[in-house]
Amino acid sequence: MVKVKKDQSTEEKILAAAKKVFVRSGMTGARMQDIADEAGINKAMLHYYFRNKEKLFEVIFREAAAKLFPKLNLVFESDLSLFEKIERFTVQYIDVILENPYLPLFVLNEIHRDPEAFLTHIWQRENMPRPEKFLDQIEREIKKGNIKRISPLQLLLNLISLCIFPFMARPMFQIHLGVDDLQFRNLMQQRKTEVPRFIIDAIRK
Amino acid sequence: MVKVKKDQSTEEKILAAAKKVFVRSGMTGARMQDIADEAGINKAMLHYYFRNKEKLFEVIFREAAAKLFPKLNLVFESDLSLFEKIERFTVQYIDVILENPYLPLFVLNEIHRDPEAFLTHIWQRENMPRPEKFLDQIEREIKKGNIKRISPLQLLLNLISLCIFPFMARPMFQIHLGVDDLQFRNLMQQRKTEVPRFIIDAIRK
DNA sequence: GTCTATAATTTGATAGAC
DNA sequence: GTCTATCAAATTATAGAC
Repeated sequence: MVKVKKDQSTEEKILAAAKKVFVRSGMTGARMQDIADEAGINKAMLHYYFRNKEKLFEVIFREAAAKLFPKLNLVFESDLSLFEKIERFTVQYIDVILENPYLPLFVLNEIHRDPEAFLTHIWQRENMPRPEKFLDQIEREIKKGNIKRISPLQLLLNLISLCIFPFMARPMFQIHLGVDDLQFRNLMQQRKTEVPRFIIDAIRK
Repeated sequence: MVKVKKDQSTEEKILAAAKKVFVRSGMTGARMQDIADEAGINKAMLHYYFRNKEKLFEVIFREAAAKLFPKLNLVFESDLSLFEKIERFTVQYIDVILENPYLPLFVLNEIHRDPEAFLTHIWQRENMPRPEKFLDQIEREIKKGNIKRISPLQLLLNLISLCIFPFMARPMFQIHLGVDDLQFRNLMQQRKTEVPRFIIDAIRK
């Protein structure tokens, strides 16, 4: 399947094709030939522009990992109230993933496959989640008696789980519950308000 | 790395080794040589017992997918109260996954990589989750006024997300929060009571 | 059933013409 | 920069002795 936008440079065509193929098939499952076909160019060009498969993969993976986290720190480290942070986090995260629904599974899978590579030359300090301020804020709200006692870490886990997991399990839902693409999107849109409500109901006194 | 239990038959040794290697590296990343090494036998034996890589993979994947779902229907279709079902589901699910922490990522990833194979010759009717009764029960409890209004499907999504996702994101938590293996296990043990409490607090009127 | 040796195939990578 | 043709390495699969 070849879809080429004529105004794209060759390098851009390669990157777009590589992203598509790597995200679908993973580093080990992706074939250089598939990427070349998808980009509508020759296989040799991939090596001309990116030297080898690993280098090309690193570019794609770094970009993917960066996209999965970046805006979150803006929310985590802002001066919003706890409830407002929960709401904004949910909306922003679900919106990001709606545009890249297969990114979470791809990224988590590649981290699992090769955690060393992730640590040594993929991960950037700036992108690392820094949830400390958020965790402290939860602790303070508990001490002030504004919300129920709960382990801040568990609450953070809950928040992230509720936002991301449905996207990773998408194929299963579509199979078992007969949910089509449009219905799935609607479900996720609905979650942007459902999840914060659910969490706040759970912790409010 | 070769660990061999002497009382295992060759076939059992192969299956145990294949499970380990496939779950770690995925279908495309796993090498027949790795599996042979892990089993402490010769590569040719793999083909003698299972003909080819694909057949061997299917056996492993089928078993893995079955393990990820089976007991759930016992809970879903039982006559317990809604709150009891939520509690039992959580405990049983987390216990199963604690013994096979990498199964969810493996299974969801392989389904995503090749959904056709999953549908055509992996999936068994008996293992399919049948959440209808559970969804109906939620609907009834809402109508009776026992719990808050919530989309039954969203509630089911929440329940499953809260149980499974932390295992899939495990490498990230370990990296970012400096959580070691023991601490992670303790967190998940804690979740067996935290998650039902969280959910029930969220939906109770 | 189990092994060694080897064939067959796939696939990443390069050489060299244009 | 781009292509065709080809190589080299990795990996699945089989043949055949024991």
